[in-house]
Amino acid sequence: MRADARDNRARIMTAADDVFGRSPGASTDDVAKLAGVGIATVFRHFATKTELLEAVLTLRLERIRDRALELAGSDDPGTAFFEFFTQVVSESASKLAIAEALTAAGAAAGEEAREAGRGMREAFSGLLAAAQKTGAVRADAEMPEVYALLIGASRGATAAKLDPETRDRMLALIYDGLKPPR
Amino acid sequence: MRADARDNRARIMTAADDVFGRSPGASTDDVAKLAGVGIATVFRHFATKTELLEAVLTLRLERIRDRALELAGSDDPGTAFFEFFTQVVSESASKLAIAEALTAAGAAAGEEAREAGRGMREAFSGLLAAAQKTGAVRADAEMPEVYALLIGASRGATAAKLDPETRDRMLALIYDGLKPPR
DNA sequence: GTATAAACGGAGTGATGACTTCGAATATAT
DNA sequence: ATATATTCGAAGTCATCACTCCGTTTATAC
Repeated sequence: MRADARDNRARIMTAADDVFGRSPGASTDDVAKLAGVGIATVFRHFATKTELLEAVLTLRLERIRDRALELAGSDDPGTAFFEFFTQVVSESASKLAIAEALTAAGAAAGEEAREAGRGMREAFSGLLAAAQKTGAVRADAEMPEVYALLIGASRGATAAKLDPETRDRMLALIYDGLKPPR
Repeated sequence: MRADARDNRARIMTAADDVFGRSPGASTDDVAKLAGVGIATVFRHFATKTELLEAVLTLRLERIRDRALELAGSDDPGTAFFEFFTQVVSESASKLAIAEALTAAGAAAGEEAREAGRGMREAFSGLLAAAQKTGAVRADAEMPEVYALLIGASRGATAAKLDPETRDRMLALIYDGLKPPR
């Protein structure tokens, strides 16, 4: 691959991340304009709009997974778990917009993005298990409902455009429910 | 207004509620077909697609508010509060699809729908206050974050397509956080 | 420096969907 | 029963957007 091509590919992904993160309904033209390339260049690198969206979403998911893996090394698993939870919720807005764009623009996520999602959930599951082992999180909470809480808090914060204080108060309520009964 | 016109208007609203509740991206044609009328009839009753969506959303919100007002008469405010919360979350899927369609199809909700939303929140706020007075819900939880939880749980349940058991387990966690600290 | 293969941009193309037009149909008042 | 005002539906119009074509430009191998 020629150097300029690789360069453009990277610029397109960055632009797409930005544009779709802001408004899921954005057109491919918008992405091309922000990236400073022609629209044909976008389609040369990503055969369909869906493919582009998937690439962007996959990257996001991998970044989150990496963050979880990083925190998994912590010697305070309780704090690590809650910190990760909080971080994912705070950064959810743009991520969700992209996922939404994907579902809107035809069918569910493809294999690549699904695999990335699996990896992310696995890493999160590890954080949860560790936090439960130290007693920071109640032992009878299982992954499906805890994950549902993570998704719910993220979507809720995004949808309601919560200011940070309200968001933190909401998270505090959730965390109280996640802690072991006293 | 002629009888057949009023009839058609009602059929169109029912059809729209159904169609948009299922898939936010649906076209006006789809609504017309399900309603069994021509597309022009739809546009005669609702000048724009947005207007139609608003009418449907408003109706939904009013129904929810009525449910809350009904429960406000209960002599067990704690149960009433949690029952309402659970019910809203269970029925969220289609409601959210409509709200989503509205934001997708241009701009935020209009005055009518906003007013309906206000009424709904007010009724919910009443349920919360009553439940707090009897000690069923912790007193230091305030409306904004509790409402955020309601939205979040709804969106989370919808987005993750939770099966009923997982949804109930998630709600149980949330309710534990909402109950007074023991 | 030049040849050439690869990448580029912008002007199409076709499909979709919101909205309009207008002649046909139908409810109600007389 | 008939007049007429109102409502109806099907076939348009127009804009938007994903995607393609092709002549031009540019990076790199020699």
